[in-house]
Parts: sequence; structure tokens; C-alpha cells
Amino acid sequence: MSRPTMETVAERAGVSRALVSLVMNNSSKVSDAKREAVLHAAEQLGYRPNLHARNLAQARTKTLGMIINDIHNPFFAEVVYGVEAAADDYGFDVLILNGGRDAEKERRAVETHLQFQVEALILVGPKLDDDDIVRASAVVPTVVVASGRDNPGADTITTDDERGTALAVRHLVELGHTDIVHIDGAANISSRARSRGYENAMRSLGLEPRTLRGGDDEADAESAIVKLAETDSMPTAIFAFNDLVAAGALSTLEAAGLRVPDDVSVVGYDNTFIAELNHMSLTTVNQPRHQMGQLAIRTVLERIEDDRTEPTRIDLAPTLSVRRSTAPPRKA
Amino acid sequence: MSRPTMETVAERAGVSRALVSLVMNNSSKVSDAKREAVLHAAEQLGYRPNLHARNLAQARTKTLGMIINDIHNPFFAEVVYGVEAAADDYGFDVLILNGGRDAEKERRAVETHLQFQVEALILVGPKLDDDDIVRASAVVPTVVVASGRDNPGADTITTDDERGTALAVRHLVELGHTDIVHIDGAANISSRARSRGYENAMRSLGLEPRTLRGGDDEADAESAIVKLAETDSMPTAIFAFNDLVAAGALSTLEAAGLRVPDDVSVVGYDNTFIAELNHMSLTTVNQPRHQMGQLAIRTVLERIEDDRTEPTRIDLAPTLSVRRSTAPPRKA
DNA sequence: CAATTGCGTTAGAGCGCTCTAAATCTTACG
DNA sequence: CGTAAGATTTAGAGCGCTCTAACGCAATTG
Repeated sequence: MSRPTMETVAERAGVSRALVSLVMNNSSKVSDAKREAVLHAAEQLGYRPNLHARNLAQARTKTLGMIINDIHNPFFAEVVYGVEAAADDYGFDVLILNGGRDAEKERRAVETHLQFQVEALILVGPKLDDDDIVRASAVVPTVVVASGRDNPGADTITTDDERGTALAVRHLVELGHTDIVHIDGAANISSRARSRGYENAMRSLGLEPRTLRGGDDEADAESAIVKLAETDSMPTAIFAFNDLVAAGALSTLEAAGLRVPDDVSVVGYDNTFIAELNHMSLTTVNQPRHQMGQLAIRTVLERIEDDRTEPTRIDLAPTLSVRRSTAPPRKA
Repeated sequence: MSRPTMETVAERAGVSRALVSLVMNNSSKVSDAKREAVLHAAEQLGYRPNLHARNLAQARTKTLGMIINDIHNPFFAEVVYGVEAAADDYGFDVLILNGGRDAEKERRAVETHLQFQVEALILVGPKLDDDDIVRASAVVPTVVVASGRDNPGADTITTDDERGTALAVRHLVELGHTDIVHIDGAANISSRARSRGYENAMRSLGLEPRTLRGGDDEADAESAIVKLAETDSMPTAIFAFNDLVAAGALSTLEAAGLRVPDDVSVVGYDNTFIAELNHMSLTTVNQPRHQMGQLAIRTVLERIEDDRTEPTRIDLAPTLSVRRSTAPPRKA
């Protein structure tokens, strides 16, 4: 029942254990005959190298540990694909652990990864606080993807939220809107930067910003919209903290008898799956998630292979995906 | 730079390596004084056990390998949470690898997991074919979650698709519908069972089934709906293969000037995130995903710990989540 | 033909840990 | 005080692999 080892293969092929090792790592200095024999024996036995033994002997694992904030969130999925593609190019395995939207669970995930001796940590939208990240990055190169703040000790890959919000505002203004309300992300980590970006963009265009408290969930849009309706101060455009909030805005507006985009235009953020749905068709700010994932790997590899030690920060440029939720304001 | 080992800790604490091992596995037969000393030394050194060494020495890993068909798909995310929660209860770590909707990538993922000596494999919606699964389950206990077919050698956790479809059909009929069209899943793995369920349910209620070819994507609904519109044979209700197809139906119907649910009711399948969005509000068939995940772990653990060898199949009962996309048909 | 080279192969130590068996230390009891 | 029983602690082998150094052998050279 117990699995075959190199020893078993060596015996069967009539060679030494070391030779089997060479074949498994396809070294060039093995005669074709022996290589053939070894491969054949391995095949017959269903031999599979034991990574634990290898990692122990090599003192390196060629493995990276990734922790995803929430495996539910399709925003992160795209980052995962970017990470995997790049890691694959460099011959690294990527182990994924789910953060579960819970700092404590994430902390345990970090611990697990470290015990697995991963060569680097890729934290995608982490809930961890600065201290945790400092502590992790003291042990192993760490890169944080898609989290607004600067992470002492770790590398950071983000997109420029101020630029993204400016894109959204400018789009609305070009359509002719002047009354644009922002529903913010409340305590969410990216909220601050996005609100600031919105406000700066509005002011620089000579418009008065109006920010309402939202959140990161569909329901969070509702109270904001209801308040606008009640005070009879409905703007001609709403710029939401993210797509989910925008989706909430969509349904609340419709429930209030307003049509999108005829009465009110709506812009989201993140270009998730939701925005793409035909029935939603949200204009939204797109972050180059795949590229973010790739850069995360490149960055962290610079530490592993070229032993860079200074933290890097890469801030990518977002783009705007224009769909059917925005249109010129109705002529008054 | 190199990480501290048990040896280092032992020296610092003035004890033997073995004692450190005992403390790390919190054995009861260690004096408080020594335990204290060891923990203190470990703390100071930032010691972290090396799982590879441990796994090698123990000849077991307490680790399970999970492969997710597509990390994009939120349907699977919920299963993941169920798996994780249950695995945690039993003290197993779960390593996640992304199948990437690609059989070949999945095959490599299986290989990676096996090399990591996982004690079981949990395949969530696998793209692998029967042979692959047979081969995997010959090496390690394997459970397949949410795939319609029977998997020789492996355990299977599904929900009963025939029952689920019957639920949907009965709901529509109770609302008063008699003209109900099904847009199927084309080549999708669950398509067969769902179509069959739909047809049986219709016939048993004395209604004539009408099935159109669809797919598993939003765009796949479009041509089906367009055909219905063109041939002037629009039914009063549409039952889609899954939520995404239902979403496609929603937007295509609206583009054709038909209102949901006033003119046409729409039912989806899977109760994904999409269905929950207020703006979609799809009536849909719910699979108890969290429970499926939990059962996957239980099942596989029976093989590991109680060494069951006969394949099991668990078929759970789906439920219906009624939302706003269904209503009684307009009176003719 | 002896000496040199280089290729293919192998012995054996060591990676960090667990685990068994044996050693050592306490404590209790007659 | 001696000794058995029990409680702690430790030595040392071994998990499956890689890697260095060395070995055997055929081809090459002067």
C-alpha cells in the first residue's frame, strides 16, 4: 500500500538511487539506456517523487503561498489567474489558502504557508493589519496585491484609485453631468483613496462634490439612495464605491421609479462579473487584475532570485469600461 | 538568514531535540518548567516547525488537496467554505489548486497534490474524465463534488438534479403556467440530468416539454430566445440551465420588449450570487453547497480513518429560492 | 603503453523532524 | 536506606530525497 520510493525504482531498474534522482530532475549526464530503464521502472511502479523529501533535501521549495481575501469575490479570481500564469513561467507552484474575510483566519493561513516553507507570500486584498504584514515579511518576501495602503516591509501592487475615480468623473462630465453624487465605501480599505479622488476630480472641474456614506455591499447603497429620494436632491449621476454598491443603486433607483440611465447614470468600480452581465451593463472602472497578478510574481521573484531588499510599490493605471448604465443627462 | 530548527531551539532551552518535539506536539508528559523554557526559546528565535520534515518523518501529512474547477465561479466558493470548515474540525489542512476550467491543468494539479502526499483529493466540479479520476482514486481517496456522473472508484456528492428541476417546474405550474420552455446546458456535464428532469416533470403534469439548445453562458441564452421571438412561439415561462443562462434570458427578453415576470417568468439554477442581486432577483434552484462541502470531507475521512473502501454516493435534496422573476402568467 | 581526460555512475552524508527504546531522575514504600 | 514504580528526558535510527566527492572505465594523448 505504501508508495514506491526512489529506492524501489532504483532496485527495479538496476541502478543506484542517485541515478534515479538525476533522471527525475532530467539531468543531461545520464546515458539514454539508463534513463530509459529508470523511466520505465518508475512508470511501472507508479512512482511519484515525494515533494516533502525533496524540499527538505533541497532546502528550497519552489513554492509560493497565496492568500485570497475571499474566495467568493470574483474580483480576486482574475488576480489568481495572473499569478498562476506568471508563477508557472518561472517554475513555481502556487498554493492557495482562503482568507475567508477574516483577519484571524488569514493569520493562521500565513502560519500554515510559512510552515510549508513557501519562498514568498502573495497576499491578495489582505485583512491583516500592518503588524502582521511586517512580521510576515520579516520571514519571507511578501507582496500585497490590491490593497490601498503602503505596507512596510512588503511590496505592493495596486492601481491608482485617484486616477480611476478621475476617469469616472471625467466620463460623466463629458456626457454633460454636473450633479454627481459619490456613495463611498465607508470603512473599506480603499474607500479613502476613492473618495479623495472623486472630490479632487470634481473640484478640479469646478464642480461641488457630494459624498454619501455607503459600504461595500448591495444593501449599503439603499439607504443612501433613499435619502436622496426623500430630500428630493437626486443627482443626475451616481458614482458608487464598487460594482456591488452600484448594483444596489440600480435596483433601489428602479424601485423608486427612476430609470437608468435615462433619469440617473450609474458608475461602478472594479469591473467585476456583475458589471459585465448584460442585464446590469455597468459602466465601471477597470483594474488590470491579470497584470497585477503577474507583476506580483515578478516583484517577489526579484527578491528571491536577485535579492532585492528595498520595498517596491507598483501603481498601475486603471481604465474605464463604458457600458449602458451611463448616458447624457435628460435635458431639463 | 536560515531559519531556526529544533536543534537551535533545543540548544537555547538547554534540552534535547526530542523534548522540543514533544513540546511542539504538546505532549502531556513534559514538565511545566521545561515546556516553559522550550516555548520561550522558540518564541525568541521565531521558530516555526518545518512541515516537510514533519510530514516526512510521520509518513502522513494531515493535508487534503482540493481542486476547484474554476476559481472564478462563485458557485464553488461556497463549497470551499463547507470543505474548509469541516476539515478544520478534523484538524486537516486544505490546499487549494485552481483547475482553470481546463482538464490538462487539472491533471497537473492532481499530480502536484499527489506529490505533496495529500491524504485525499476533493475535486469540485472537475473537468477530468473518468480515467483520470479512476487513476487518482487508485492512489488516494477521492471525492467528487457537484458533478452529475458516477465516478468509478471515487465517492460522489451531488444534489439530485431531477428533483431540482421538478421543483422548478412544479412552482411554475402552480403559478398557472402551462407553456414552459427549457433552455438546456448543451454539452455541460449536468445538462442531461436537468433536461431529463424537466421533461419528466412536464409529462407527469400532463404538459408538453419544449427544450431548446443553450449552454452555460449568458450569450448562450440569446439565440434560443431570439428563435422563440422570431417564430412567435414565446412561452409564458422559461426554465434555464443555470443562473447565468437565466441572466442572459433576462436581458434578451427585455431587449425584445418583453417584461419579466409580467410577460415571461424566468427560473435559473444554482442560486449563485447573480440570482441574489436585487436587480436580477432570480427564482432559482438552490443546492446546499456548504453542506456538500462538509459531506465531502466526512466521506473522505471515512476512507482515511475508518478505511471504508466501497464507493459512496450522496445525493442531497435541492430547494427552491423564489424571487421576483416568476409570477402568474398574464391572463390571455 | 602509461598518463590524462571526461563521462557516467555511485556511496554516503545530511536536510529537520518523529518515534521507539533506553537512560535518568523522582517519589513512595517497606 | 534500598529499591521498585512512575515520570521525564534523551540517544539514535530513519523518513525519501539531493548533492558533493569520488570512483570506474573508455577514449584520447604524447
